[in-house]
Amino acid sequence: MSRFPNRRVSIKDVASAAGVSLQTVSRVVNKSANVAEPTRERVLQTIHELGYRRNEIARNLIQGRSHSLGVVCAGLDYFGGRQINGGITAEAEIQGYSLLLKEHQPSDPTPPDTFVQSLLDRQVDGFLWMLSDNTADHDQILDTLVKKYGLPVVAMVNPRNPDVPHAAFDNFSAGLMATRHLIERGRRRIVHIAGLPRSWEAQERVRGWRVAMQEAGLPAGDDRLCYGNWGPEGGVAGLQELLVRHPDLDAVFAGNDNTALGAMLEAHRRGKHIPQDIAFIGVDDTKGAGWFFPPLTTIRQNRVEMGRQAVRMLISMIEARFAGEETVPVTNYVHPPELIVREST
Amino acid sequence: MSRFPNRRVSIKDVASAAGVSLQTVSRVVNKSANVAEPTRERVLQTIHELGYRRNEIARNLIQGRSHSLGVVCAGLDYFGGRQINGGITAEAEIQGYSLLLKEHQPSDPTPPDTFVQSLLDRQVDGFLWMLSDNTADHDQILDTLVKKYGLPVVAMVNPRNPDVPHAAFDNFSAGLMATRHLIERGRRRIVHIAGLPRSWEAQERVRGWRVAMQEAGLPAGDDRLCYGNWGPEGGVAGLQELLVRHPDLDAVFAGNDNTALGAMLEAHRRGKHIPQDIAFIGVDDTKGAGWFFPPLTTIRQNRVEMGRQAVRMLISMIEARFAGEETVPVTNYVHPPELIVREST
DNA sequence: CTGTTAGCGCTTTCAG
DNA sequence: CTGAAAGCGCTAACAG
Repeated sequence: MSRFPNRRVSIKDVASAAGVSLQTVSRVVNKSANVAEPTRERVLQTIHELGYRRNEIARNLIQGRSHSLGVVCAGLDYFGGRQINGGITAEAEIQGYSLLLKEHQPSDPTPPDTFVQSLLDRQVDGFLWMLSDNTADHDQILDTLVKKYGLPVVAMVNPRNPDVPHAAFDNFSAGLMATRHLIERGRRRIVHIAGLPRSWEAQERVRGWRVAMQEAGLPAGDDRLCYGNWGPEGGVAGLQELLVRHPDLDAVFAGNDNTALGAMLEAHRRGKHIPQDIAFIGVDDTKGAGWFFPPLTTIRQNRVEMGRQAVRMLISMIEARFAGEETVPVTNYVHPPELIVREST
Repeated sequence: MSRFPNRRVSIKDVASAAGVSLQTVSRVVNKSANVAEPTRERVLQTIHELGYRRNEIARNLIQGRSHSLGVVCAGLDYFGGRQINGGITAEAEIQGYSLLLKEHQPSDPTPPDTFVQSLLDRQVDGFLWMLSDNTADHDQILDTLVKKYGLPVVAMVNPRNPDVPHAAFDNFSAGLMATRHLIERGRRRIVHIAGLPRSWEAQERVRGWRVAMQEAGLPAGDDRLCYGNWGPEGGVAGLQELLVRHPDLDAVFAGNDNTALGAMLEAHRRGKHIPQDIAFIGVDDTKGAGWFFPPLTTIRQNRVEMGRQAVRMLISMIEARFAGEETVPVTNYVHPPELIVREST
């Protein structure tokens, strides 16, 4: 077998078969003007016959760009987590960009910089950053990417670095909306089981809860707050702890749907009726939440739309860069929360 | 701004800075033998100072291979679905391969061949095939890939094409195991709410259920079987229908955990006690299943391990190909089911 | 042990 | 409108 088992028909093959120069074929392929119609036809015919397709690698080399995006994400296996979604793949496809995927698992000691470098070696034109901000070196790596290399980056997480545009969820409003809903439903002793304490998203939701409680004149001290891990385990442990402190609590705002799932299980085990004894609300509207027992009221986070927006922002930055424009400030996209009322409240 | 905003330090820069030829730098970078130690040191030093990194695109071009894998998957958003996972990303990373991701959404009319071609244009060395077999042209595309192009492909789905090695779950044994567990628990009137009727995986699980029932001398006719859509909706509808046909059913084998989730919700709504009145078992062990109400007994499918195996198989095929070996038959990997007993049975 | 030459497949520039 | 030449960054083959 040849050393190049994957060799395909090249532009040269087409050129000689059609009796024209490489240049002409290139022009036809790239839909450049200056080609006589008969020539164009003939070349197109040859291309079709030979099944020619442009080698993107070769094109990348000479153009100094790859039409591909580096995606750095965390925890693909993480249930309901921050991950690559249909919005991202679909939008990239529409715009003619490919996706190079790297995953940084939370347990992985490899610094994320390794992934970034490896992506850079493959000449990605920009980065879609989906690592959560509590990863080691997070801020510094983003800084290097943006300041030193001047590369386009769009984050779908903590926009702590003001130089990095982001497409993110309005976590604060989500917390506000969830808590207000519980209050409107007549609940007064509302506790909050938050996500990971070091997470910006968790903190914002906590803040929303606090503000909503305060504006209603309800207590929202640290004794009514508990941190978990975004998983059901955290919900179980959180409700246990909060019931010790406040046996009379009448509603739980869970940091996300998974936390709510665990908390509801714990409530069932204690013979509490949902929502009569305790109401529950989550955040995310993960697939499945509508079939929890009881179906969970939640704040929907449309991650597909967010992904779509992020890709659009990133590509517009890339195109501007290659067009030689100065760095244009890109406006952030903040995704609004949406209340989905079901039977748990 | 230059036409090449992403230009980096090249091998040429290193060569002139270190006062050696391109070749010597290349040899150092590729850890080739024939380099004098002092020279090597000096080059390494220069590389470090200049922050040189090899341009993989250029390397790909001349080597005719890209050290990247094309991943064609279905429904990233699909809850608990067949998707790219930590096993895949981690194993590819370890072996020094990149992942180029394409998603074919079920609703997308674009033929999957488009994705395949686009991946080929980017010179992927092989394919990880995660499209379900009911996609249009599925078999034909795989055939072309393998027979015509002779490209390495590993499937994580329906191994209907014997030329395509696969890393798949033992769906039949899963059905057998689930049903036997229910029988051992003393259940006799066991119904099955399966997945999509056209899916091979669903059919295999159905077959497992049938065999287990028959070997126990229990009835397993079509009247005790119902097809869904792998989602909770299917579980709700399925249980409703089966309860009409068999009001005395005492156990449900759900095609997957999501189906079980929906079916359990419907059971709760009818005031049935789980597992006293009806026992439930699922397949998958999705994150969350352990916190359903009640926690779901299920057959675990370790997709991370399956992903890892698939990547290993694929890379070994690729390496063999580039080493000039004849196509070596790769042994399939069949992942064993694992029973996880919880409170729903 | 080291350097030179050629060329992967393509696009860009410049001549005709 | 078309072609020739140069070269993106790298590695393979061959000299020395």
